[in-house]
Amino acid sequence: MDQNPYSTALLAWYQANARDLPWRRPDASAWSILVSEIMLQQTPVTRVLPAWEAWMRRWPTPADLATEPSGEAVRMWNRLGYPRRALNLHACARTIVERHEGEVPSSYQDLRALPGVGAYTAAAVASFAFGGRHAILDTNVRRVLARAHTGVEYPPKTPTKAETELAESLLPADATVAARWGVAIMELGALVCTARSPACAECPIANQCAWRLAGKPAHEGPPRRGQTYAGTDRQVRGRLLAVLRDAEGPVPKDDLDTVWHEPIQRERALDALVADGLVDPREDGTYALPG
DNA sequence: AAATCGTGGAG
DNA sequence: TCTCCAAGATT
Repeated sequence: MDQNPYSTALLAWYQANARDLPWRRPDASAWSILVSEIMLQQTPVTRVLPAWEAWMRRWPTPADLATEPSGEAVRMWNRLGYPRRALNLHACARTIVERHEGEVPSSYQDLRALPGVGAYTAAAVASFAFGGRHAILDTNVRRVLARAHTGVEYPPKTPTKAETELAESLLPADATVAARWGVAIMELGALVCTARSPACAECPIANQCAWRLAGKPAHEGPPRRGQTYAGTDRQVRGRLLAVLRDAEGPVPKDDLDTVWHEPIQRERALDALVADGLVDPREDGTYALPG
């Protein structure tokens, strides 16, 4: 039997309301699921969809990507954001070819060892692609658990041990059911129990939600710091990389200098990109995406 | 363990 | 306009 009281209602809700996302289809490969999970890190589904389609069309298997220079992955990544994820995916492909015979590993430990694959992504791939029994703890699930079980509007800034233990305690005993339960509660957070305006009227577990039963008390404590973006190194890095992405080949430094007026910050951002392996400084003083 | 790392859409 | 935030990971 299930360890939690709303499993049946949640699974029924999912069956009726789940989005038809391509990486959820029965014929989706483990590689395509891994690609989707990396792309979805901090990035909305609507923006991932076209990028995922294009990526999978070009590199249907890890081996297809592994033969490319990493810069091609960065270029293909386009404006998805956090371009180091493109590098991670490229490194994943090569590792999978070299150490796993070209097949995405199925165990949590092997997945967790891949670059850019943390606790959430390893659990997600192990569960969604291979039917493993793992607690899924992404931002959606954390929000649902915070409300339904803890009775607060938002979870802590960073995942805690308590959250992991709660998620694991709720996991259905059967692996197949657990895997379905994981996507279901995630989908609930994405579609109903949203951050801004939760649709409690449509929620299948509203009658058991501690936060709603408590009268939906507002978030306590300091407002969670808004990440001002304008003027940061991140913005400069973004502009620099955009020039290299949109260029056919190597770019003269003068072209990079036009993207930001402040030379100190500009150089710092460029150096950081080089250190991260996202930009290749060439002998002749030009810059390019890495080979 | 707090800071860093992009981008764009919604309210 | 401006703030928030979107399937996190890494150092």
